[in-house]
Amino acid sequence: MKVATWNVNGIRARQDQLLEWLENEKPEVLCLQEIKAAPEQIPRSLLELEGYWNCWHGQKGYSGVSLHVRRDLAREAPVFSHPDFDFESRLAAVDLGPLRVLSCYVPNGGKDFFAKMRFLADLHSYVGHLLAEGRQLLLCGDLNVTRTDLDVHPKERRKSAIGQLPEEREALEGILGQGLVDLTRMLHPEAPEIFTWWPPWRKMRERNIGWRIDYILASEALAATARECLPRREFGTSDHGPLVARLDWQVTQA
DNA sequence: ATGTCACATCTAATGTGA
Repeated sequence: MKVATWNVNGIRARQDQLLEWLENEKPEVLCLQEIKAAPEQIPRSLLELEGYWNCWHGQKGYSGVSLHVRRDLAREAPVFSHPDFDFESRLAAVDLGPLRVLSCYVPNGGKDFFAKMRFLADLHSYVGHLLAEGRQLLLCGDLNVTRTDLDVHPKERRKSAIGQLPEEREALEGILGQGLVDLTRMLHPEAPEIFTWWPPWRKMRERNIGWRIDYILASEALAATARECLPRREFGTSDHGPLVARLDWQVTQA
């Protein structure tokens, strides 16, 4: 199973890139963040993306996520549910047998850091309940937090920067500690050059001076099947690169 | 302090968010 997540920074500006990318990558599961569009603004070619069950969960101009699952993984359109803490369209979920997949966009926190911490706390409980039920889980998306300094290029390290603060790092570690595995870090424990976001001005991406804030987190049984999880730095003009994982996991049809 | 984008709005130039 191939799983992909990408913060597109505006789906309408990324329409051609997304279609081109899907043509080559062909993921079974696709999660998008920052679509910045309400469902009625989604381009026709994407609204019912061919071969996928599609969930567009967004609003005008800001935030928003989507989740797409290849049709052969489920017999009918999955049911999407949005828990209470899903404010500003930041979470989409789908069940594939025992597996729940989440497309998640954690608040940046620059505007309202308390809202970010509250979202992380709510996500913590939500993940805890799912794992306690014995579900397998894939939490994909822009979590807007670097785990350690290794996830920030030395030139970008700043103690007081949002995304690098100890309290948000502790919150993310708390979520992981309940039984989720950061696939990129599991497969590349010491790698410094696996950033998923770069400051939007010139050459930072080319020079790979960035941060790792996009993740694919998997429950332990699922993570044990992971073979690859790396960003696609070369692709697209969003400030984030796509992140793609391959797992030896067969979805049992619901 | 700065830079770059996508998208919004009193459709033209400016504000917001990241």
